[in-house]
Amino acid sequence: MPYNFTAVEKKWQQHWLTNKTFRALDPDEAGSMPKAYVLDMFPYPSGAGLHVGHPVSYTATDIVSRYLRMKGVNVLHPMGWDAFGLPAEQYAIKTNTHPRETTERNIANFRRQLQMLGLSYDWDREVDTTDPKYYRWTQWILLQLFKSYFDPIDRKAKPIAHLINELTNENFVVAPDNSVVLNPTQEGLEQISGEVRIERLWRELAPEEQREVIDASRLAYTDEVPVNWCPGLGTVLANEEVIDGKSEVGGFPVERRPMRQWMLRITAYAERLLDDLDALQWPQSLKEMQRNWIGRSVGAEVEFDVASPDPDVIGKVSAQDAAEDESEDLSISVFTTRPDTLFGATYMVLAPEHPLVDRITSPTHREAIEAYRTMIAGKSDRDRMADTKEKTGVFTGGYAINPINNEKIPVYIADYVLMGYGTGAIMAVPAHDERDYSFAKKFNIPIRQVVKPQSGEAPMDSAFVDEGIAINSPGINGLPTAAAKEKLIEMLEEEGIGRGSVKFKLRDWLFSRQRYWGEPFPIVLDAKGNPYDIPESELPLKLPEMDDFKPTGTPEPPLSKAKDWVRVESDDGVFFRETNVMPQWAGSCWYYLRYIDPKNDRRFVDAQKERYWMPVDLYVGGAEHAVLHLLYARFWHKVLFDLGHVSTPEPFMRLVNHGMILGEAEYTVFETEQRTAVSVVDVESIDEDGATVTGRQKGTGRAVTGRRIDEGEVERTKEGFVLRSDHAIRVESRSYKMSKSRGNVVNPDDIVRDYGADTFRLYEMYMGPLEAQKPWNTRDIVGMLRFLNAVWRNLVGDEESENHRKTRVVETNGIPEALDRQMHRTIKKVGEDTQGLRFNTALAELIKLNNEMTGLAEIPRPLAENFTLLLAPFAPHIAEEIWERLGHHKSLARRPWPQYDQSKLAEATMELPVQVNGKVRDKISVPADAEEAAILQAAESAERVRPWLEGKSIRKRLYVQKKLVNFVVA
RNA sequence: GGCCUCUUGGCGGAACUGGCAGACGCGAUGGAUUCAAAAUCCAUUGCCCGCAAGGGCGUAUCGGUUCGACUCCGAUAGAGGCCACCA
Repeated sequence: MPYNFTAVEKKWQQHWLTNKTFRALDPDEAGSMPKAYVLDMFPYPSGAGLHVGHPVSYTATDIVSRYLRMKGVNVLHPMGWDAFGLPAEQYAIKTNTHPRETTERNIANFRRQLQMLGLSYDWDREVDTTDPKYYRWTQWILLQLFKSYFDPIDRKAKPIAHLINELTNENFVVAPDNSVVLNPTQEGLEQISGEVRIERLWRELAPEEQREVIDASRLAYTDEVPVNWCPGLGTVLANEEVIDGKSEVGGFPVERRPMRQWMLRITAYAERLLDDLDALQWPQSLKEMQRNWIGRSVGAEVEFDVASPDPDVIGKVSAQDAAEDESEDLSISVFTTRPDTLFGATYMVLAPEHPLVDRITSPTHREAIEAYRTMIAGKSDRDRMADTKEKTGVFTGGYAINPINNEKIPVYIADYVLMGYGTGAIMAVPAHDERDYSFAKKFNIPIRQVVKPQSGEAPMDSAFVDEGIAINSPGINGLPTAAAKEKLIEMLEEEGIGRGSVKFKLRDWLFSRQRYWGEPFPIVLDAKGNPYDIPESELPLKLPEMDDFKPTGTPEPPLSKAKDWVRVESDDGVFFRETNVMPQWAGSCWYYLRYIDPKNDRRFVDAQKERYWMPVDLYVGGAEHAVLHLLYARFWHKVLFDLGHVSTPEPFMRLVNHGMILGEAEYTVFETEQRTAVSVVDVESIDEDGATVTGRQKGTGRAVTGRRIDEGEVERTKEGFVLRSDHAIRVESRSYKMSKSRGNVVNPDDIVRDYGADTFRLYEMYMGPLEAQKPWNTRDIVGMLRFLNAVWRNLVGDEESENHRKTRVVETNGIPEALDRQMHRTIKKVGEDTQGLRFNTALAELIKLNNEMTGLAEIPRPLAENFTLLLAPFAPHIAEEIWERLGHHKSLARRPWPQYDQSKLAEATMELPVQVNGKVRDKISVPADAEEAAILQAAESAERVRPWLEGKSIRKRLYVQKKLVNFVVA
């Protein structure tokens, strides 16, 4: 009978589920088996269901998992749901259903779709981030962050108790900004005489001050920060969720306003997150993206004194400020990556939000400064970005002293300087920075060149930003940029006016959302808003049951409406629950750990099991998570590592990004001048005014539309419209992302119904390299269906058709030599390509071997069995069915992978191309073990080679081992 | 604007470290089978010249290195991705 994929696939999916065929063994069951943790990025179960892009990576990891099981490896291959998040909540609000309901429905649909693809997950390990049994541990990890600080000496997270200890012992002191630093006297550093010691000792602090210091040190802390408030979504968003001043979800405008928010101190880990990238087997491009995101810049901090303020300025500032003015001279710290250009600094710019702006501004300029600051504050990020070309800013009326040459330079404020990076202030060197240049031009500020190019002249109408030779800079003149930087930093440090410094672009992670559908914080606040952790025994802290979970429309989160839930009375008094929830990223930061031990209710993961399975050996997913998920997860993992909860410093050893599947190509016809990419179109019609041509591309038969070619180029014949044959046209094709609006979305359900899951899997793997972006083309799928049908006919037979072969598998071990060689080559290639994730070429080899079998009268059993086993990871349903019909009673899932015989790969004779001056002229057949001299002899006398050598002298005879022969003649 | 990646037949793609360009699939053309169709099987299929034998040209464009370049180097053009006033 012909191959019935629907019945066969259903049968084996059922079989795998009931027999738990793909159960991963716990370490104590596994014995000496090697382990492999093969992980997919778990999906957000959207209402739209699976997209044809999902199965690309899922099939890839499934093939690897199935292959490894057959190699005798204990494989952990799990799946779960990243189910908290905005879309479910938005949908819930729109339809007035609880997000739990829609989430459950969506998960059921996703599970059905994944099972219909025959993916070999261990379904007993399924996780769901919205399940209280799961988010209990998400909350537990947040508590660990809350109860830890980043130790500046050991550069790792430690419990807060340890910090209090260090402070009590006066190993640490408290800096003015409440940060904790090494006690300089403990280090044996002598205090510079006359300098005022500004650090404070722990015992000098009042209890309230002490708690402020502690709270400011936590890895999870609250802060009043300017946030991206999105009125459309009624929530605050992370910088990463704002694109061009609009929300990533929904595209609503986003504005900035200060709010109390939860932050995670990812910046403490910037250096380690950067350094540890090197050892990971990740795509270079992705590592580069993370490096750019972390954004390490090496340079110097330089102190600029404020030029003696006008007396009337002091009159205006508050009494407290005036008191401080007496004790210390005002100075502004700037960060620069080009300290070598310090002599070229002709003005200074502060961010509009810089705290010193008030102190510097002269009374005559105050009004203009205030107006500018108000204007900037009201601007959304989007507006701020819109006009990056035109620089704006205002003079403060104040001046600063360039410490290197005691020059008095004007101080401006401008929005091109950002408060969030460096020190929020810059020295401006218009000769060597594009932004400073355009600002200086606009405000008529002098431009002084202090670096000249290695050769040639610096441009007159733009900044010279490249490296060169220092000039006009006493002390570093003549030095190339790199050396000049070093020398100048030395000079700064000697004079005590600056120091070498490293800054990062990475900001702390804004971790709270004003939504309902997320993990509640396991935190209560006292009347003053001070945070306290709740006991771990009270976890999970469940979301309150609410009928009205709509945003309040104000920054007050929806949970604030659950009054009974919010109020907590205890022996210590009345507390209020934190009403923010965690962002969607929270659950995905550690899910890979939960798969290891998903049912454990005493720990987030058992320590022994964690040591056995971690790290993840292969992680496959889309590049859209290159910086967000992958950076956040690495951060959490490192914290857990520091605190001794996990055994590896990095979670994901090998990571691969699968390419996106684009929609089917769309075609347009153009007249062409060049005869490149020419193809012919049979025109079916042109519209009345002749502007649009529609037709079919010759060869592909695909519908094309295009601009009208030329007047008179299109003729009408009996058959219809045609293009004159001498006319060259160009058919341009373009593929776009699949999207509802374009109407080019392909639903996996349809494909599986029409072609079967095996064919679908094969097609997606055969389209091209896993990492490449590839256009979908439904027309091509049939090739894989034909392949599977041919395999079925070869190994099972088709009794229904006279013309078709009966089963021809015969009981013999004798395989004809050529076929045997092809089989061993296929075993080798399929194994190697599968390990290298080159599924397209592995399949090509299988197809080739099947084509060889198609010409045979009978197929020896060893060949039939090996072929079935090789096919199994790719097309598991049909392979299991054939395996059974070959007389086996157990699933082939753990059947040993075939081995190839090295000695059977090579032929006795080999064919060598013979080139003359690099052009192939003939081929010779020689014994595989022939001597070089004999080969050259044979090549030289080859029939089609001789004419090219006649009358010429052979200058060189080249023989490349088993590759080719080349004669160089004059 | 910066950083990164890519560009091979009518289409998807192959060629792992420089060594026979176009494996394999789709499409197309011709044939077999069939009353006919579907399905299947066989053959051809980069372009140009030639009846043929054969020859020439070909991996976006131009140039270089090499006995030999899709592969390495330089420039140009085009496409895609990420970041985007980060001092």
